Amino acid sequence: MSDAPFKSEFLQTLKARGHINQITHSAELDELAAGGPITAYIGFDATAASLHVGHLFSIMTLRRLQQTGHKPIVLMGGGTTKVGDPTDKEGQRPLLTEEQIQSNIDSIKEVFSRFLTFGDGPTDAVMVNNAEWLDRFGYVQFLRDYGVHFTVNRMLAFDSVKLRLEREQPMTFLEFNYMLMQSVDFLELERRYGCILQMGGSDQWGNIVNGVELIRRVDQKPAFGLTTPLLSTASGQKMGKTVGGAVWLNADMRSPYDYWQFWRNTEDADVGRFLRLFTDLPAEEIARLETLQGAEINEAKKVLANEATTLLHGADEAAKAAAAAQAAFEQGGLSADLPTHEVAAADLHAGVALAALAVDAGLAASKGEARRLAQGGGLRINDKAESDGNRVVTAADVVDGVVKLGAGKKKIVLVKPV
RNA sequence: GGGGGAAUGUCCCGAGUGGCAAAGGGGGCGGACUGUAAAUCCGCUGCUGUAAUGGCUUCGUAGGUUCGAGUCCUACUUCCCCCA
Repeated sequence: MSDAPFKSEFLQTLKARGHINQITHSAELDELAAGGPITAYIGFDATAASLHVGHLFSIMTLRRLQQTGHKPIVLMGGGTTKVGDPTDKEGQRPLLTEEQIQSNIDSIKEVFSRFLTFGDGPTDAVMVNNAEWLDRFGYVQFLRDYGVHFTVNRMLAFDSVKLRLEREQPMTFLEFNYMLMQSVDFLELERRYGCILQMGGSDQWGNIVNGVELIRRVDQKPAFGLTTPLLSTASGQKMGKTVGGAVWLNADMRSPYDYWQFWRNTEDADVGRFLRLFTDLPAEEIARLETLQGAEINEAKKVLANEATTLLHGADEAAKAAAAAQAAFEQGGLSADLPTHEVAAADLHAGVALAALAVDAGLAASKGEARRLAQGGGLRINDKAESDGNRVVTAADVVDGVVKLGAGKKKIVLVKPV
């Protein structure tokens, strides 16, 4: 990659916003992108019912692509998921059934329409499932058509394979084939849609390069790869790993309120970078926010939370989440938009043990944990710390129609008798 | 085909002599300090129950020896290494 400034708006934008790690044949790609719309894709495997914040980086990259006048393809890995990407994993993952994969794909789809415009126009996004072609290959046909273009010597040299071997962790033949399948995907998309660029995380470099080479070799056509940097927080944590595990994008798996909180809790050192990556705010505005110091940087975090939540869940949800947060954290008050947990009014009249209620409301995984939490001073009823997990919560604790339960400083649930 | 080794708290790594839910670390959670930040310090980290002694379930799977098994024996499963 040369240091010369890019000509195409697409690459300029990606570079300025911090999306680029490596590019193959960057000058040539730049030339093409400057000359007119190009088509590019990113693949998403359907290993879970929702994508998470880690995927957001890729989604935003496609968004920038479309914003700068090009055509994005979202490739759903209906076929590849059946095999499992060995990249950077320590061991083989359990294989998913076809039904699981399909149901995952169905539930993932929705999210993309928030970030991309789909349709039939020249720069409208399209979604394709690689099961369409991968499922159809016969074994021998696949080997003859594509197997000839890959040498094992070369495959063994790729990091994804090499690491496994070095760590003495087994890699099945099944997984070993993943790389070929991904390469064939690229070739197929090139033939069907004239797709010339595959993008992905830096861990996908090996897989991507293979596809690039396959196209150049088999079809003698230009093809390119671009990877995004590995995303981690300033303190070295993997991005998107928090309290309950992954930060899911689907609203039913992580509420807009929690999503807003996730961004609000960004580390100071990450705010500028995340604003560039995960919002559409103009560079000048971000530069201004970045100059904020000390406690003022919280304002920048709110902007980040608002923008990011608006992109995913819409402005209304973002505003509600912001209002709820303001009420809870800045005014110590209540807001109907805080997470709410309903209990039967009769139960509350009879009295419920605090520990049990906390578990019920999702603040602790077990009564023992809730009790320990209380003992450590982390459980609050109506903002008053309660160290006894066996303390009985009754109707007398209801204030303004709810009992406000808090675990730690950041988790609040309104328990509402119904 | 032969020989040797490994599997531990279901988040990960990892110690473990026949006799305490099992050292330690990471991670996570909570507290203090702050700004809903980072760093630091302190506490917690199988389930259940208690004022407390407890009860139950955990060391690859299934059996066995034993008053008692993560630890010993047998078979099985998976993986690694060496020889062929």
